[in-house]
Amino acid sequence: MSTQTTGLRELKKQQTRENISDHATRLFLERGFDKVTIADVAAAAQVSKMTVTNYFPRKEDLALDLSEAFVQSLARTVREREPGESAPAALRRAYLAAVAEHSPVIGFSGPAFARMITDSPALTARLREFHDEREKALAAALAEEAGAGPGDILPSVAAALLGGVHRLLFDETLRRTLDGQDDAEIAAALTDHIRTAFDTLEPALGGYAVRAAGG
Amino acid sequence: MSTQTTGLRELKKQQTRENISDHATRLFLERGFDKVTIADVAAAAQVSKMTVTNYFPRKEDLALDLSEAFVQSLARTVREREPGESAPAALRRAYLAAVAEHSPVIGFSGPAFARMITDSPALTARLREFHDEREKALAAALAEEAGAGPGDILPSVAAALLGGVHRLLFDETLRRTLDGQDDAEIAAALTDHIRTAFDTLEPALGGYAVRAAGG
DNA sequence: ACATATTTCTATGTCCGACATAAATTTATG
DNA sequence: CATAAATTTATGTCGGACATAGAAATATGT
Repeated sequence: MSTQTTGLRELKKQQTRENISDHATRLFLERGFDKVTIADVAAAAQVSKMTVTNYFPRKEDLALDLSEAFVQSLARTVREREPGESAPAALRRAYLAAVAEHSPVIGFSGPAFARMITDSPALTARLREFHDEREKALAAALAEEAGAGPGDILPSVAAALLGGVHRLLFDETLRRTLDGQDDAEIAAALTDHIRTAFDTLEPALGGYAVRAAGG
Repeated sequence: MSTQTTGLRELKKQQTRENISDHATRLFLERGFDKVTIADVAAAAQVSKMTVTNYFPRKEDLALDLSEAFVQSLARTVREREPGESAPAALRRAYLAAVAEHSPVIGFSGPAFARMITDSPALTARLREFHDEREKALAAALAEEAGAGPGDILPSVAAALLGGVHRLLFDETLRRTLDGQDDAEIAAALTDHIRTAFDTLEPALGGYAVRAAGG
């Protein structure tokens, strides 16, 4: 009953999960997502098909492992920002930082990965779903901070605008990656786009959700 | 070779297509999208399964028939607006008009239809895809009007903001429909939300894409 | 009107992801 | 060490997407 056990079981589960994920990622990048079956992954990882399915209920989740960080990224940035900073300002800052370090969470993933996604309708659809969840999480963060009532739509509007911009920036990163541009080149272009986008948004949301000094 | 033939064949194709679509829609509303198989639709329409597949390559297309109008709606509004009107102003006007007439294109579809969509992951995913295509079509319309070069991101940014708002309004319509609110009630709430959303956008895009008087 | 060509529909079968179930194996606990 | 719990495996079903060949209906030219 006590949870202080070493968790040999937990350890093996993690290993199994990572083993499956690693083989899957390798196969997907080699042959493309839709050309690899779950059976192929199971054979490569030397487990049964059902084990793959148990760990990754959807095949798409085998390829998109960063989903949790991705979905929470915007909401977390807003929640953890410094007093006196507005939500849009925090998101701009965080995005610029992510660009500087070529973070995969905003789409820096290399041509093979980018091609894997765009070549697969299933993965593209799953990515859209993540965009949606990310926007909803952001809306929730904004609403909770504003102490908004159920009828208050403004946090959702702000999240829709900011979410729209982030969707666009992600797509742009993927597009340029597929174009063969290198990370530095993409980063430079993105920096420009961020300015365009957030400067456009500034008059609309610049004063929105400024964190009070009292915290 | 000539295309002037009456098209008895064309006529029958249209009839077959509509026959299949009608039976499918009825079954979906009765039992839910995921509880009806293509075989069920084929049996009800008294055609073979392959015929259903031939007319509707994806099962989702059997349920979402307004896709073409939906995808083109924003781009069309922008292209057909009067001289002197900005793109956001035209979209606000068009949306208010659609609300007034309870247009299904913006989500007025009745509880059964709304439930059919939200209960089905496949349909929800397809709807997201349509949102994306709609935004891309809008971006194209804005870019072509601005005579934008390939590196110009501003039309895409504007489309992302406007697309984000439209996504939100659609979801809100669906949500309220599922909540059991009647069309008049939803229309009233939406009218408010439109004001909030577009007034928020106004300082950002109010002067954007004002159609020149010269046409 | 009839033969021919073209298009459309049907019949059949394969593949694969998702899912359900039960058995077997491994790990934890007293 | 025995028992309980969790994990993995084996097996089978279902449905959507797709490929292919053949049948049926329609159009076209003489």
